[in-house]
Amino acid sequence: MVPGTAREDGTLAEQLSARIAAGEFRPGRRLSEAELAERFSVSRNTLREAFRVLAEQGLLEHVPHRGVSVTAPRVADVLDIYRVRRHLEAGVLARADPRHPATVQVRAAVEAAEAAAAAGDWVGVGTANTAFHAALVSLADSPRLTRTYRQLGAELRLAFLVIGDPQTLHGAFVGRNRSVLETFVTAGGPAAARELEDYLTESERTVLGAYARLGLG
Amino acid sequence: MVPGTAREDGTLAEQLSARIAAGEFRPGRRLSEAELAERFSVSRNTLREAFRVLAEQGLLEHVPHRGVSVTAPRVADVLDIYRVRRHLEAGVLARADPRHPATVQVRAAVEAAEAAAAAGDWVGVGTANTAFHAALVSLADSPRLTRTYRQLGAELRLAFLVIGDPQTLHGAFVGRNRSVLETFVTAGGPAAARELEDYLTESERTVLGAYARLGLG
DNA sequence: ATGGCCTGGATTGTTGAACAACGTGTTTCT
DNA sequence: AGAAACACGTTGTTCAACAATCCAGGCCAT
Repeated sequence: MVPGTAREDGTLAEQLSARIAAGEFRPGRRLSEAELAERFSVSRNTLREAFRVLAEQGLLEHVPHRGVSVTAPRVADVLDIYRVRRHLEAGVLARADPRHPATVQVRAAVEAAEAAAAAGDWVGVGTANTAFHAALVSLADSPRLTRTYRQLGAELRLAFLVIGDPQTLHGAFVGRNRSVLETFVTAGGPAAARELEDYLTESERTVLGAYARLGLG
Repeated sequence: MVPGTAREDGTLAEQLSARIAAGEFRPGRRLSEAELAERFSVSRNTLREAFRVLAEQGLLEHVPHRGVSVTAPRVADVLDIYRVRRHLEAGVLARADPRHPATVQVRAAVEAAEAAAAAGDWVGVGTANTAFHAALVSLADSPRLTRTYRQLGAELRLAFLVIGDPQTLHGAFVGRNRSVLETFVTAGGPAAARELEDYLTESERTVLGAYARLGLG
């Protein structure tokens, strides 16, 4: 074990990913190999391996001979992300059984979002929101769907970071999380799926509106 | 194509990926860094970057300090792959419009499969089959769904390579490709989607049967 | 000024060698 | 036989160097 690097655990790619999600590196920011290698106390080669991983996950954009930068989703990306979200989440939910074990995780995410909202922690609400949707997808018991959705959520989080203002982005959806959950357990998957599609369409509108307001249309 | 040191284009990761798909490196085979770096005339560091990319795509399995090997899908993976396939393909097809431009590519893939089958080129049938399903997904006009599906197809191809015997695997489905296409253009997406689900379930049975016969249950 | 061309500096791409860290198979000892 | 110690090979990581490429700024001609 090399001294000095024991402060944080997880792979280098995970550390980078966490810092990006935390907003330490904003979307669009270019990441210099030399600078980051210095900052993380790793060699350029090791850092480049982590870059390849995150680029493949869509968190970083890699342009040959021009370096990597944090992905800044465009409007077209937002549209595509929500298209896939509707497809995946609604499809999974429609076929899901409310008695599935993962339902407890859905409920936990709903309650975490409510608690964070009550405390005014809007970033926490965003995190819990992401967990809510991820939990919905996990109802399908498919490692690959879960994994795909996690990446999608990470990309969407980048769009949120482009916008800022987590209260407007997430605040309005805490109640809808709860509502979808209750519909699911009382009225079943298909009804919940229909409600979720409206939910997602409204969320999409919120994001697109903010993009337009920022002049990114 | 002449094997050997033929100058190929594309990134190193793409070259590796092509060779894996071609069966040059069989599933389960361990890939030594030193050996492959030598074979591709690149340095270990460069090769390792390509490894990270392909591992992230699911083509290679990376175990820390133990190296990478070509992914050999297990039964659980086959089940998951087909679950996602049904989810994605059927969902896309059900919502698709037969007049969509990508329909011509679906038709082209159907005809390519028929031509290859007539010529007894079963590997070619497999390739055309993969193209058929990829074309179906492209009806959704979603870059992310298309990309996800391409990776899924690559993983499935690994399962086919585990089995061998492309004739049994692909031969029976040439006619069903045609049938799904005709149903789609004459009866619409939902009807075609139902037919496709049966198709995929039968395909899954074929693969699982072969796995069982190989003692990989 | 404007546009194109050139050049210098900075960054990425790649290499080779070296060593540390770890896993594995073998040997040795009890 | 079983466990512990060892030796070996591989991966993980670093470093320094160089090649390839991009970019900004200056220069020149129009």
